[in-house]
Amino acid sequence: MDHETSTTSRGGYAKGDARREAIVDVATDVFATLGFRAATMLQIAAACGISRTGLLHHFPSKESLLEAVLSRRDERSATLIPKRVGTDDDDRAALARMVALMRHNADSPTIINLFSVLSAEAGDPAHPAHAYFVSRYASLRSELIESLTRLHRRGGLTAGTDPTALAVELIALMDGLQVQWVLAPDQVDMAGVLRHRIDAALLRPLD
Amino acid sequence: MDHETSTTSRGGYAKGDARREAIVDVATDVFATLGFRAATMLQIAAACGISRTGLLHHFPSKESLLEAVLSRRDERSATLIPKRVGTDDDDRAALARMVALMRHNADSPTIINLFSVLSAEAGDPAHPAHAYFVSRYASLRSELIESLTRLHRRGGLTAGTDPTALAVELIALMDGLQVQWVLAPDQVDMAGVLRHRIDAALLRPLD
DNA sequence: CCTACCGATCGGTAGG
DNA sequence: CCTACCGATCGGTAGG
Repeated sequence: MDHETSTTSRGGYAKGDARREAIVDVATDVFATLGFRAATMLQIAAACGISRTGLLHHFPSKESLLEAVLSRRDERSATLIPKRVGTDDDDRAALARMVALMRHNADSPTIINLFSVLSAEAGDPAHPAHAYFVSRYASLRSELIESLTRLHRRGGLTAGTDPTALAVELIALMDGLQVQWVLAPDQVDMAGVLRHRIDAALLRPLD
Repeated sequence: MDHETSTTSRGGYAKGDARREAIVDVATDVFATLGFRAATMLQIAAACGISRTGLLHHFPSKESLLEAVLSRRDERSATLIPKRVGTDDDDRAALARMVALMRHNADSPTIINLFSVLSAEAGDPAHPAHAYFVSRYASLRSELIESLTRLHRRGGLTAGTDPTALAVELIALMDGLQVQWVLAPDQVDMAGVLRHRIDAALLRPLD
C-alpha cells in the first residue's frame, strides 16, 4: 500500500523494475498455487533464479510482495473494466464484460486460483489480505448494485428483481464457478452459466 | 481413509475415542482458519492441551488428521442429507434442505471457512485433499443433476431450464455466497439469495 | 500387551 | 544481489 514504486519504469531503473515485474509474476503463480501463508520466500526466489536474500532486496517482506501482487492485479483489471458508466447501454456492457472476464479467465487458471485461494484464506481477520478483500468485495457489490439499480429503473430487468440481491448473487456465482471449475474444468462452463443467469435477469438478452 | 477406528466408541476404548473426537473438533477449527498447509501440528496440539507428540500418538501424520476431519464432516452431512430419493416431493425436499443448510451454516462459520479454504487450496493437484474435493464435487453435481432432472421430467421446473447447468449454478452459488459472507456477514443473506434463486427455477415455490 | 502420553531430538527450513 | 547467520519452528520419530 505504501510502496511508492510502481510497475512503470522511471529513468535509470528500467532493469530493476523489470526484475520486480518478473518477481511479481512468479509470486502470483506461487501464491495462486499454495496460498499466501503456505508459500515460502525461498520457493519464490528459486523460481526467479535468485537467492532468498536477493528476493528480500527487492521486496523487504513477504507481505510487501503480496501487496505488489494484489495491486498489480488491480491495475490489470482496471484497464479491463473502465469506471465511467451512466447510460443504460453502459450498464448492460458492464454485465457483458463480466461474462467476457469469465471467458478470459478460463484461459488463465493462475488468476482464478489466485483469487479463489486468497479470498478464502483472507476470511480470517488475522490474514494480511483480510482488509483488502473486505473492501474489494464491498466495492464490487456497490458498483454492481449501482449498475443494476440504474438498469432496473429504466425497466431493463425482469419484474420482481431486487438489484441488491442480484448483485450479491452474481458475484457469488462467479466465485463459486471458479472454485468448481478448477476442480473439474471439463464439467463447468463458467462463462455459459454466468451468461445464462444474466440473460434470465435481463428483459432483453446480451448480444 | 484406511483408519479402522471410528467415532463410535467400542468396549474399553471410550476414553481414547473421546480424545480423538475432541482432537478432530479442534483440528477442524484450525484447518478452517488457516487452511491445511499453513496449519501446524503444534498449534493443534496446543489447542488440545496436549503435546505435539501426544497428538501424533492419536494421528500419525498431519494428513491422517485431515482425513479424519473430512470424514467426520461427511458423516455429519450424511445424517442431514439422506440418500433415498425418487419421488417429486423428495427432490423438492432436497432443494429445501440446501436452503436449510445455508441457514444452519450461517450459525457455524467454522464449517463455512473449512470448506471455503480447503476447496480453494485443494485446486492444486498436489494438495492432499485434491482427490477428495474432485470426487466430492462430482458427487454433489451428479446427485443434484439427478434430482433436478426428475423434477424437470415431471414438469416441476420453469420452461427452458437445463438441469445440468442449474446444478452447477446452485453449487457455485452456495460456495460463492459463503466466501462473500465470511468477509461481510451483514451484507450477505446466504439462505435468502439461494432460496430466491431456487424458487425462480421452480414452477411452485418452496413452502 | 494395551492406552496415553512425555521430553528430547532428528534433519531441514521458516521469515527476516 | 550473495554468504553468513539469528531465534523459532516444521513434521515426524527415538526410547521410556
